[in-house]
Order: sequence, then structure tokens, then C-alpha cells
Amino acid sequence: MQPPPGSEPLSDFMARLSTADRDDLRRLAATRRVARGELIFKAGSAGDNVYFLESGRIKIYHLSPTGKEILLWFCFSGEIFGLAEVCHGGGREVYAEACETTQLLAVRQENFKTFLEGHPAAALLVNDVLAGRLRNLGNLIKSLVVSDVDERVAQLLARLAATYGHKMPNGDVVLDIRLTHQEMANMIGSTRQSVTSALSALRRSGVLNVQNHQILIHHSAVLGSTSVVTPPAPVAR
Amino acid sequence: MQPPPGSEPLSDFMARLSTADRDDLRRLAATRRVARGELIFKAGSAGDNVYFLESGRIKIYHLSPTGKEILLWFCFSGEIFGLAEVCHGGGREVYAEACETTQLLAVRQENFKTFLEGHPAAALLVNDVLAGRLRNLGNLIKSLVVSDVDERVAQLLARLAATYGHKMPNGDVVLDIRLTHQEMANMIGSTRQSVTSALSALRRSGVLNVQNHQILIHHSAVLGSTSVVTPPAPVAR
DNA sequence: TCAATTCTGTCGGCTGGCCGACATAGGCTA
DNA sequence: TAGCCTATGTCGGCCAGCCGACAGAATTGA
Repeated sequence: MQPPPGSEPLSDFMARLSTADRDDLRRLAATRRVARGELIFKAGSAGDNVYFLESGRIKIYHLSPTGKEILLWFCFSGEIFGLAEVCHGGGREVYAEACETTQLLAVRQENFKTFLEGHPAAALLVNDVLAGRLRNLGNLIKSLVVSDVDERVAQLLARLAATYGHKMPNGDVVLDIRLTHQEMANMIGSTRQSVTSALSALRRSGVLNVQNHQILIHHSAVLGSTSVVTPPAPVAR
Repeated sequence: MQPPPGSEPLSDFMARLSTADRDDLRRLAATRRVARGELIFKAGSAGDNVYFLESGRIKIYHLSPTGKEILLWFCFSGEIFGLAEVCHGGGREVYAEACETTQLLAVRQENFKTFLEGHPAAALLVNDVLAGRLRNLGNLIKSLVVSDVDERVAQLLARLAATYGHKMPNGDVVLDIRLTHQEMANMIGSTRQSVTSALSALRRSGVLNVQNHQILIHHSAVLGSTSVVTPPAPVAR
């Protein structure tokens, strides 16, 4: 399977840090345990900390005035989050919520800046992480604008499978992140009902199977076929 | 006027660099002149350079398989661009095109990385720029999902006015970036016609005026009122 | 073990806004 | 000054997909 647009491996910040750097960073950090459904921070609050996920899973999202959740991305073990506003100053614009019981490290903004100044490799790594997220959001915007719901669901699955899927011996890919249709809808700007129907369409056409909350994507399936490799010639102007 | 969501001043990378750092960077750079409509890079090409805009204006966009342009952001004088893919490795995913005659500096990827390693302040500045763009795209996604076209147009104008508008003595704001309705549509995922009608609606309701390609936003107007400051309580789950 | 709650699946009605289509205005070029 | 090209303005048909509604399945909690 070719890497679908928007999938970025190597998001594990802590793992990519050198051992020495990691130890230095750990010395600055306070640990914190968060239960499922609890907020780590919310829009409007001061962005005084940067966080690192030791275990568990959190989601970063906007909230619309009517309470609709716009899910921007997940963070898994090892990932850094909450630094966009910290880099920039000003309050949070997004919410960070634990999807399951989560263990995390918190580092105060000033301390993290000082740390980066003394650890150039870490600073470049942060660039990398931000750049990857920027690409992801750019791709999401593209698909919001040009793709219909069925396509967006397929692309979402392809992206998730590439990043978090487990490859089976026969080439199939198993995705065992427990996602509700509602959450998927929040990730692609659609509704619960539309995701349900898109998924059953995919199941009917045989590209995937759902068994007890695991999604099994068949080996031959070309999901999210909006290829990036052969863009059309730029339009004449 | 309160700062609308998604507006980020201080995007002028070069200006925020210290004089010494700027000189060091200039030594690594080749200059290049690009005419209006010319591409600096395109999706699929190798991301071997980072660019700095000396003068002019460029736009960063995706292209859909059908040739539709998805405009992610503009860069103006002093801004850095083309680093997301460079940080990350891999080819370009977006197009960079000059909106007018443009003078720019090009620095090779490896050299820029080395430069950042030796200039921590610059590396932090890059973080800042990326973080700002990440926030902007996040806000764009939010508005794509929750706002209708009329609202999105208003938010776009508010954002542009905050970043690039000139304040008049009487409090009105003048926006003199020459944008076609088509370009605006490309920035908010809509169509030329819908932007036209949204703009005339705004004109009719008296919040703005258009005279020879300048948009004049009335002082009292509260454009893009989707405030970030008082989000509703998170939905119970 | 039995509520209580949360998810999944399906259906129809309603509509925002996309997509032609066409007319006019404005800006460049010669 | 005429001619060309691009941008603006307006209209109507059409449809993807949102929304409400409801039933059944699956989970959770006590």
C-alpha cells in the first residue's frame, strides 16, 4: 500500500529524542494522570504548559458555538502536544481531552523554550512535528473541499491504517483504535449518519470488514485513492 | 476590533531575526526573481529548498484532481515558506505561485538545517511560524465545518483585515490586497458566485464598501463574529 | 442480572450552495 | 478607439448530505 496523503509516521517525539536530551527534558517535567473524558486544557485557558504523552490517547479538537466537536488530531504515546499556542503566546484555542486513562508529562512553557535553546536537535524535531501536522491539516482541508463524504471516510481510514494499523501476515490491515462513528464524523466534518452509511457501503463493496470494533481492511483495497503523486498540470491563467 | 480567530501578526520571519542571524542566513542564500503566475515549486517535486520572500506576494495551495485550487495561505515580504516538507522530508504536497513579481531568497535544505542548529533563536522562530500556521489552518477547518458561506466570507475579511488592513483615522479599515472573488472562494472552500452574493449581502447591510478593488470595512462592523473567547461548556459525554 | 445509556443502522424531507448560463462592466493592448 | 480578456453580478435547476426520528444492538454500571 502506498502511503496515503496525510499519514505521517515518526510522530513519536520522545522516541526520536536522544537519550541524553530525553533525560534532560524529564528533569523539567511534572507527571500527571488523567482519566478518560477529562480535559487537559481547554480553549480560553492560558497556554502555560507543553505536554508529553507517556501512555494513553488524547484528542485535540475545536468546539463550535453549538457544541459540535471538530477533531483535528489524536496523540498517542510519546507524542508532544499543546505547543502551538505556547510557541505563539496567547491563550489556547483548542481542547485537549483524554480518550482513555492517560499518563503525561507537563513542562512549563518557559522551561521548554530554554530547553530547546540548549538542545538544537530537539528544536528541529519540534519543527518536524509541527510541519507534519501542518501537512495533515492541509490535506484535511483539501479533502473537506474537494471530496464527498464517502471519499473522506475512505481517506480517513487509509490515513489511520497507515499510521496506527497492524499489518497481518496475509497483507490485510487491522485497525483496532476504538472509534465511534460520531468521532469519525468529527474528524471529517460530517455526521454520524453519513459515516454509518459510507462504512456500510465500503463493507458491501468488500474492501473492509468490521468485527467487534476492529476494522479489517482488505489487502487489495485501494482506499483514499486521491493520489498526491500525479497532480494535474496547473490550470492556465 | 477584537482580533478575529486565525489572524496572526508577526509573521515576518526575517524582521524578527536578529541582525547577525539574518546576515548569516543571507550568506547561505541564492536570490531569484519570479514573475506573476510563475511557480516556485509544485506538488511532487523534491523539497530541496527553503524560501524567503524579499518582496512581492506568493500563495500556497493544493490542487485537486479536477484542477480546483485550495488556497491555504499567502506569504508577504519577509515571510518564510516551503519548509514544511523540508522539515519532514519527502516531496512537496503543495504549490507555491507568485501572485505578483517577486524577489526571493533560496536556501538549500541541508544548509538551513545546519543554520538552525547553530542559531537556536532562529529555530524557535521557525517553531513560532509553523505554530501560527497550524492555528490558522485549524481555524479554517473549524469554519469550513461549522459556518455557512456568508459567515466564512465575513471571517475571511476579518482575518485579512486584522493582518493586512490599514486603519483609517475614523476607525474604518481599508483592505487593499487585490483579491478576486475566485481567490476568496478558493480560500474558504466555496465558489465564485457564492462569494459574490455574500459580499453584496454584506454591502447591502452596510458593514463594508467596495471601491476600485479596495474593501473598506466600517469601523463599527463586527465581522466574523464566531468568537473564541466564550466557548460553550464542553458537551457531557 | 437487569436497567440505563450509548452506539449503530435506516429512512425521508428539506435546503444550502454548487453548477451551468448569460449579461455587463472594467482593464489592458494596439 | 476598438477589441479582447478577465472579473462581477444575477438567476434557476438540481442534489449531496444534514437533520430529525425511531428501532434495535451493544456497553456500561450497579
